[in-house]
Amino acid sequence: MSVGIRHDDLRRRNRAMVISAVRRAGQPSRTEIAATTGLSHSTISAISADLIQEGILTESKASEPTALKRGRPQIGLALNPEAAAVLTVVLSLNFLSVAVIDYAGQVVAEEQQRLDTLVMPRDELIGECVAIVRRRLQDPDLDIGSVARIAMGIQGITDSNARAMLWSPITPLTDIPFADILEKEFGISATMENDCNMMAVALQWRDPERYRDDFIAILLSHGIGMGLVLKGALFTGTHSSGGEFGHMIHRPGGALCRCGRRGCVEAYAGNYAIWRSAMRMSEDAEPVDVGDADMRALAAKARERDGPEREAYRRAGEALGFGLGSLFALIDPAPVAMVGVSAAAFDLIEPALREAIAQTAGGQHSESISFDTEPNELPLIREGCAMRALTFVDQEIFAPGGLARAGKHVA
Amino acid sequence: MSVGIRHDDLRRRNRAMVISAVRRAGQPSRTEIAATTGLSHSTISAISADLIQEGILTESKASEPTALKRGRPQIGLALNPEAAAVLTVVLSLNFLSVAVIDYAGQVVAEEQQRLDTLVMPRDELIGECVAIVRRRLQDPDLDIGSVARIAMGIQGITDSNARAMLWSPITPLTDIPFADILEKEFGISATMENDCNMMAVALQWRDPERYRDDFIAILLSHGIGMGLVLKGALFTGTHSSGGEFGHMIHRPGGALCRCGRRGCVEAYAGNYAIWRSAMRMSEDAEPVDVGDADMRALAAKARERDGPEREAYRRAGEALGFGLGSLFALIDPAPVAMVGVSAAAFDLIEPALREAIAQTAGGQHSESISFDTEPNELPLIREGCAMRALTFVDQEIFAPGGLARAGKHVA
DNA sequence: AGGCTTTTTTTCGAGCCTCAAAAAAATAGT
DNA sequence: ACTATTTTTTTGAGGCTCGAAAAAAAGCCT
Repeated sequence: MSVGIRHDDLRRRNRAMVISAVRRAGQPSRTEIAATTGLSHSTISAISADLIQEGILTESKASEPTALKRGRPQIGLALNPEAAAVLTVVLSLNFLSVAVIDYAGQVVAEEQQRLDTLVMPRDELIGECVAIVRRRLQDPDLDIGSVARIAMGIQGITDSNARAMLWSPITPLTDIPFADILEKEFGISATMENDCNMMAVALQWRDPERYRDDFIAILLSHGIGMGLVLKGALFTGTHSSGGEFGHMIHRPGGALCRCGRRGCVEAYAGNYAIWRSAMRMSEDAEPVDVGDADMRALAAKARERDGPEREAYRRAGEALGFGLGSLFALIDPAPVAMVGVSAAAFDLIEPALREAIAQTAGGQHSESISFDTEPNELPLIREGCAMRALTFVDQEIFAPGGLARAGKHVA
Repeated sequence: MSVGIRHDDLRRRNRAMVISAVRRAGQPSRTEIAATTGLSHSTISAISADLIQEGILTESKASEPTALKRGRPQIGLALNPEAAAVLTVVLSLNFLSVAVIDYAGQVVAEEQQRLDTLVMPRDELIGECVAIVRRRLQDPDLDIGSVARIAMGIQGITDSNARAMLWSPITPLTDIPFADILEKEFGISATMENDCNMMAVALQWRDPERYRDDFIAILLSHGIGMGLVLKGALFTGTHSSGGEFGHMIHRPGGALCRCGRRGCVEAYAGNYAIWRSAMRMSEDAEPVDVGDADMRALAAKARERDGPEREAYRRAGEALGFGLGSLFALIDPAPVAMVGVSAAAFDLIEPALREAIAQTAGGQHSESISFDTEPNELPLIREGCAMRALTFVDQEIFAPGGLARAGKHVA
């Protein structure tokens, strides 16, 4: 059960708080930090002195634009880029991408690679992932010791502890404990995250005005995925990454889904479903993977004339609308970000989607629900992984709990 | 954003922790509390000395059954029943019920009343609620000053701050700020809670073994409601009480629901829906309220022979199953408690329900999902309200934050 | 230029809180 | 009656945060 607060936890938490305030605000002064955290100036001063002395933060007088103000000028505090580094690995359909990111969040190196995820045997898939990470870590420009965390993101279902991929549409393989594999291989703590959850994390950092406490990120691609932030925190299932919006039931016993079941939202709104419908194929037809270029061509044709293509997007909108309606019955309406190649065709989807939502419990405020679109999911996923890894370093390594507070008194 | 931890918060939180440990465990000794909270013996000793001196806890040597143990016998700590009292108000269809509960959780007085909620005008409904509370508060046996909190529970949608009823099936009225009304009338802080959420809270206290971190309470009655506990905490919507399982969409454009929309789960599984189907009425027929006795008779007939009655329950099970399937896609499967008059007919519902779930994403572990039934919802709702109010007193009144720590040094 | 004002940051003493260890209390066994 | 065992209380030390005051670092004004 929940445990009492130990006296030494106090400092730990407040350290984490200060780091987090700096990461969020860019270059806040001590006074700003005191204001946002509610702690006293003296506490902030003491903690930031520690953090600077430990090389985690740096003072940067860069706040020049405030030259017009009277009084002692504020000293901006910034994250020391060299304090640590993290590594992100994003595995998606036929594509593997790795990046090294410094503690301040800047990409310092990256590498990408095509590979046939759908047909690769287990050992080979794991081998390629390990190999690309190894290449990046052996880069002579990189101090390998500074890499404090690896965050891997994958399209598919992961477990709720962010250790393993349980199931993924990009490979027939299941239950690959990537986090354990990478940890064992490189001795660096690692996580395995769901791609859509990382998209949501990235949106929260990119545009905290709009995406703060409650919002939904939906991936419209080969499959339909969702990342959900409720009350400021990422929502996950009890055992898995959860939030499998694409596999909510739209029509019981309906169209065949890639997951093998029938009537899922994805079976109407996934790329393959739109394609299948546009080509007047049976709803029972085996799902096929459609390239992004083909999807863009399909959308163009749908815009051009009323026909089966337009009808396919209409049906997709309907499925998404009723799905969102059911979701909104549970969590109340929230802003939605549509991400992925079919988000670029959202103009074709939106009318039917709104019409469907209006028929559901969430529909009371149908007009007020706002949709954003972002056609490119990969940068978002990587950014989310990076922030995930960095905030872990902030909290678990630079504000460690209980023991391991060595080397603190001497410079 | 989240705020730093002040030094004085520490004591406050640990006080709350100790009280909570006592409420949960019954009569724990100081040593037991130290073990469960992770705090040191001396801290527990100091805090419990305070609490005893303030009259919140009492020492009770009642732990006789441990007579066989060596060493200094443990002194059990218990909640002082006279430390405070709370009042619960449960408003359901045509029924109003009030109870006074002492700080230890025992009911000390109660009163119930029939009333025609469906046709009462606004003033009258509010008036009756205020009047019954006033009668209880004026009871000469009750020290009115000790009543620290009123928790009201209602069937319907409440706002997420637990202040107002937004919409309810038991009355055509909407947006009644019951919490504010009661607070203003009696000067006692009050909340307005959703009935199913309170059922879930009650289950958590009644059977913490089974209902702890993740479970679902579903009310099968006139309407279909849900209380959801995820990761140990009650799940609510972003603006409303949320969790409107009954208004997830089962069949787009399907049967007419009491909420005015079509195809909701409730439009197939609510009492009126089962009745409508069993009577071979149209799916567009206006929902009617069916008495509990009629429903029990219907269930008996359905058990007796295969006919439209049995088919009606089958359809209800199907709707519930697909609804749960969609829910499980989002949160992963969890144990379910079925509550309410139709829970007594769960034997008729279960086969179709399981069959439906097996066709959904949650169905992978279809067999392992366990269902409990509890035909009587009212005691659960009251118990939930009581615990809600008591834990509020524990945390906000007996472990107050920041200021208001007067009258502490003198007995 | 020099003094004054304003704002930020640091320093210092006081007050709490928790912890660990020792002491005290209460009981069972010998 | 005495010892062993276990629980509870007491005590002293160390740490943390806070508020107030001092120090620092500018700009403003005469």
